[in-house]
Amino acid sequence: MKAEKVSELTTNRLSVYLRCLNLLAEAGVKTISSQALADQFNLNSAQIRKDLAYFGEFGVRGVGYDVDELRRHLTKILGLDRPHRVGIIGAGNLGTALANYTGFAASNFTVVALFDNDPQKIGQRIGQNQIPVYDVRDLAKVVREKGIDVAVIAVPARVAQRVLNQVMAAGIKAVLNFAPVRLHARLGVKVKTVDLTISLESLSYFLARPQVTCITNPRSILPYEEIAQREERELAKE
Amino acid sequence: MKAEKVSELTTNRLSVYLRCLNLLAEAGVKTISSQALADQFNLNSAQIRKDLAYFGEFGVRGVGYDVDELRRHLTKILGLDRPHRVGIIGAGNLGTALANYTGFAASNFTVVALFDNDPQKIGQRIGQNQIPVYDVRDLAKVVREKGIDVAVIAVPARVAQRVLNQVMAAGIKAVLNFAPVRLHARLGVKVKTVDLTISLESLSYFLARPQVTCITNPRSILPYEEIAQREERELAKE
DNA sequence: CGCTGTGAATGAATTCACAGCG
DNA sequence: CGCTGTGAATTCATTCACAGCG
Repeated sequence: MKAEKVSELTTNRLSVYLRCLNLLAEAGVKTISSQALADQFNLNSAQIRKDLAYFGEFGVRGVGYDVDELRRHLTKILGLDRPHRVGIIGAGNLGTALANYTGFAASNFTVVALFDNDPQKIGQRIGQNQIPVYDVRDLAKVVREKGIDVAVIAVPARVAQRVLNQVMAAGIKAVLNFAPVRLHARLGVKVKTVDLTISLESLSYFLARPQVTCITNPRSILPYEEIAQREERELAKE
Repeated sequence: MKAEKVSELTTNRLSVYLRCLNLLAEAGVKTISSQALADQFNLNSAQIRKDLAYFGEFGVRGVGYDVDELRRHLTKILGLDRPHRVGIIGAGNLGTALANYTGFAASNFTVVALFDNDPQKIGQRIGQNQIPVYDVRDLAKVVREKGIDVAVIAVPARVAQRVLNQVMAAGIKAVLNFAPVRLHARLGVKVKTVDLTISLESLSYFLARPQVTCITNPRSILPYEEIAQREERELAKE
């Protein structure tokens, strides 16, 4: 496990592979080759092998990969074997929706606090998990007390950089940002931005083109009929 | 405007440029060079020029770009001059949060309908805009009646492909997907996935590294002190 | 002169193709 | 034999550097 200069594109794909392996494990598959994995999930087998090879030699020549073993390896590599505690800054629509979002748990993330500057909201508890809302001025203190190591920024774009500065001052090293701005982070702090504006405008651009058969991913086209049929069969099963 | 084989990375950046220009216009700036734009927003001037050049010659040599004119051009290129009507499938936490999300409006998107299969929810109206919730079985009909041209998928991963198939059958060509799955779309249908799981796991990976100074974007590091100072000045102003 | 627009050069990511192991 | 792991080839994206225009 040398982990020197692994591209983020590679690590993002590791998440995808892990997800696929989880589906396979659920389906009772014990062993899979990179080729079979690629076929089944529209990936590229050489890329799978290369991505995995950055972190070790997990396969058996002539056989493939042990599904459970590879799952364990990827879980470890992605750090999903250790729990993370999340604080969400901004208890508006998005912030509260994220506080209720159940998808965090599968990756071993727990939302433990919300922060806001609205006196109406501070002191309340939100959602079925009754997550408390704190004053954003107490950020550093609550971060320390609750052992928060990941921040989610769900505030308006105008104030996002200011909030990030506070978050960094509180010693947090990993941030998920939903505000549509380019934030400037200090070295050693990772900010991942989910920019809905760009996503939407990208769709708008596509719709504005007079059908130039704008192809994002060539692989996602050819086998459609086949996929549709597989889909039909699955539906029929239930 | 030849728009042949423009990469999605390029069109995504057009959104960023437009956002920057809007800030400049607000600040009363009339004209800007690619160099000044790059300096101010941590971009690359050659890339700005190249990206724009795919769509025309908007600049004046020796001067730069007219801010308002370039804004109009980008708005047109991105199709933001025409309104889009959005239907959200899945009236759970995420779906309702998105229905209330005000950020859509700036890009000329309006949410006009929610869809669900829960009888409890069907027939209700949600949020301050009182957006109605329809039976997902009436998708095609409502899409036709309301002129919906963009779908948002906010349902569990398990059923996302099935929902996409229905969405495609209803004739929708642009889809924003929040379910953490790789969806298979027919040719001519654009699916943009916002995968929170991958984003989170990417943060987890970063935290798991024993500080190898994992650098995503080298530009975002060097000028931090300078940026922090600028930030201080702005805060002082208010 | 100062800028844009753009070929040419570099760099990064993906895919090919095969040696070599189980 | 069938697979992995990996150099080599290719494709794609970014950056450089400058001719040429206003």
